[in-house]
This record gives sequence, C-alpha cells and structure tokens, in this order.
Amino acid sequence: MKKKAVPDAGPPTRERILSAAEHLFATHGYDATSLRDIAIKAETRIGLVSYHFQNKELLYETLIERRSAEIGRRRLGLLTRERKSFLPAAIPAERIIHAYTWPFLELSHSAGAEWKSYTKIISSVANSQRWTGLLSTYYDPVATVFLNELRRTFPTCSEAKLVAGFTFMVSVMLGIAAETGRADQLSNGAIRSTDIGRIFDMMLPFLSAGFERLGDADDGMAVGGRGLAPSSE
Amino acid sequence: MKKKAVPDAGPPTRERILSAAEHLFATHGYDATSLRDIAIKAETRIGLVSYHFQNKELLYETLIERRSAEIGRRRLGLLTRERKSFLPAAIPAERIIHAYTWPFLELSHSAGAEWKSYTKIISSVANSQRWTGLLSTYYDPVATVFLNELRRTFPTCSEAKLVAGFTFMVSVMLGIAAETGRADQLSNGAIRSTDIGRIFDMMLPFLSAGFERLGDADDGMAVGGRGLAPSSE
DNA sequence: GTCTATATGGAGATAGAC
DNA sequence: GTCTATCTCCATATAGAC
Repeated sequence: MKKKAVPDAGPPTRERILSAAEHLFATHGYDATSLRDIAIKAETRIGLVSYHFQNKELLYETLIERRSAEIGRRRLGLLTRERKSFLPAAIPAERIIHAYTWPFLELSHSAGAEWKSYTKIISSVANSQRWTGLLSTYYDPVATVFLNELRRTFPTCSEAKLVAGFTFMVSVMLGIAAETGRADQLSNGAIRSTDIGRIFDMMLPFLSAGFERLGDADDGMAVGGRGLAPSSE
Repeated sequence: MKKKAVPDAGPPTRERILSAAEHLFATHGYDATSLRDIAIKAETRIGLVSYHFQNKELLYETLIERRSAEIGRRRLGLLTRERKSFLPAAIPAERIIHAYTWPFLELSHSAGAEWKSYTKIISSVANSQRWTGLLSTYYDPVATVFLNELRRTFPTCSEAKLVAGFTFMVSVMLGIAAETGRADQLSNGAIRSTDIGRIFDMMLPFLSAGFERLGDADDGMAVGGRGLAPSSE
C-alpha cells in the first residue's frame, strides 16, 4: 500500500517525480503535460521538479534514458544466447528479430504500468521530428550490433536493404507497443491490441518472411514496382 | 510567384491559415504550435483563425480531414484497376499492398510541401493516444474495403492474422512517411529517408512476403514463438 | 471578413526562507 | 531537500469597431 506523501516514507521525491512524469507524458504527450500536473501527481511542488531536473526538457531526456539501458541489456543478452547456439553458422533471421523485438514488447506487456508508459512514450516519440536525436543516442549502439548480425545472416544483401528491413521491423514493433486500438475496431474484436503476446506471435513470421525475401533476390526488384497514380480527375 | 498578403491577392485567408497550420503542426506538433505562430505565418490575425475554425482543435480536425478523401479516392482507384485486371481471380497481395500504400507515399514524396507536411502529421498522430479516433473516422472506411480484398486473397487466413498484417503494413508505411532520418544514420548514408520511392521498392516485397507467410501456415505458428527474457541481472 | 484590443488563465522558471 | 511566493511570458478565446 502506498503511504501518504510523508517526506520520509515511500519512494524518494526524485523517483516519485519520474514515475508521475512517465505516466502523464505517456497519456497526454510532452507539451500537453505541465510541470504543475507532474508535481501534483508526485505529491510535491514544482520547485522540487526544477531542483532535481533543471527543466522540463532534461526531465524528459532523463526519462527516456533511464530505461533504455535495461532494454539494450536484454536485447544483447538474447542475441548472445542465439550466437552461442548457432555458431559458427549465422543466426536465422527470425531469431535475430526475436532478440530485438521481444524485450521491448515483453516489458511493455508484462512488466507493470511504468514499463507500459515508457514504451508508449518511445512509440509516440519515434515518428516525431523533435526527439529522434534522443532515440538515436540511446538506441543506435545496440541497433548497430544487430545490423552486424543481420549482415552475417544475409551476406549478399545490400546495406540499403538490410537497414531498410531493420527500420520496417522497428516501425512494426513500435506500432504494436502503441496499443492504439485501431486493430480492435477493424477486426470487430478478433484482435485486442493489448494482447501483445499474441500479436508478437503473428509479427515474428511476418517480419522473418519479409527479411528473407529482401535477402533473396538481389537482382530483380520483384514484380511491378511503382505504378502511377490515376491521372484522371 | 506568391504575392504579398494583400487581402484580395493570392489565396484567401482561410486557405492561407490551413497551409500555415499544416506546415507548423508537421514541424512542431500540435501542442507546440500556437495559434499566434499560425496567424503570423499566414499573415493574418488570431481573430481570423477563430472566426474561420472556432478553435484550435477544430482547426486540427479540419486539417486532418481535408486531404483524407483524396488519399482514399486514389487508393480505391488503384484497387478497382487491380480488381479489373485479375477478376475473377483474387488480387495478389503485392498489388493490394501497392494500392494501399503507394498513394500515401507518392503524395508524401512528390506532391509538394503541403502533402509532405500532411503525411508527416498523420505519421506522428498515428502512434499517439490522443487523435486515433480521428484517424479511424477518416481512414477506416477505405481500410475496411482493403481488408475485404485481402480476405479474398487469403481465404483460409484467420481474421486476426489478416488485420494484424494490415496494421503492420500501416505502421511501416507511416514510418517511411515520417522521414525521421534514423535509417540515414544507421546506414552511413546508404539510404536517405527522403528517397521514398526507393524505400517503397524495398517495402513492397518485404510486406508481400510477410502477408504470404501469414496466409500460409494456418496451423503451426512458425518456429520458436516467444522466449523468456534472461532472468539474470 | 477583417482588424484592434483585451480578458483570463496557465505555462516554465527562479529566489530565498527554512 | 523542501517549501512558499512570485516573476515573466505566452497561451486560447472573445468583444466589438470598421
């Protein structure tokens, strides 16, 4: 049970602020969340937010940073395990995709409300213009390791295709974690977007097949290619 | 050439406001864009914005709505063409994916700055909690038509898989239109995220293969499935 | 339809006592 | 580390003359 905000009971102020901010940012977005709201939810004062984090932007950056290491650690942990079981052969695409996407989606799904909020923040930040620099800073190092692994699995595949496939994978993963409920509506309830485990099970073969086809035909670019938009009207 | 904002030269005020708003919302997001900024960029006054659109939220909704019909029209146009060339057979997955994604990406890529802004707004709105209702309103009717077509192409595929695949496709498409530049950095320049045509050419076989594998094995769920995250610290 | 002027509130940030 | 008080600025929205 959470005690009242008696100064020396429960988590320290700094932690309470981070938790409150995480939840509010995930729900309303960066700009629509005020330091006032955060202070109130954290049962403290605005001054304390400034004291601990200087300003709103640094608070946000702190938030994004603080869980990124755990995600990276789990990703690399799974990748290392796969490397060991397949060496000296290359790791199958599906296992690489699994190692990259599962930690993120598992934490989103079953590690509590705070991780859920965190992954929603990352999802909504990803397609924005404003914070992509932050994502690169904290997520690109591990992404680079995974790209190297994909390169071993698809040695004849062009760099462009490899990286494109990787970003497709990331988009799908983030779309799942966003849990917008769009699929629920489109499927009349055959899918619930909160059922991340089940969606993951469909995502995995979907992305694996995509990568494998990219890695295949390094000559012809499949049938058709781009068409023209209807010129009428 | 754009004339000065002499009241009766150039586009009318209402249009200037929409253009200015579109550009600013795409660049800075909804909350970080003020009606002041919009009025200044449109070379008019705040009062005029209120006069034409009541309030900020309705302005945003108007913006999202106004280009959705054109996108839907092009999507259905391409789909109809495909239907005619394949009937009575089902349309191959790749052609359905093409018909859904290409209008959006083509408009993003080569229909001028305003369409580029519009598609970026849609991309950033998609993974947020706040505006998904709007997207459903304006985009679900056409999405439903495409789902019916996919159902014909993969008649033994479960509804859940079909809709999941559809949302994966949408996520990838929106990630491309967002043009965050993440791929540019990860590939050391082998891809430029602004080169949407080229990325589309890689996306198409990637998504087609994904759909086809989903449609395939309606029994076993591919190798492996979910694993456990490392429990060690 | 357009403009000026203003009402009203909330934002982020800081100073300084304790 | 915590709290109160306050500064300064900017937000959205509206009233009313022209």
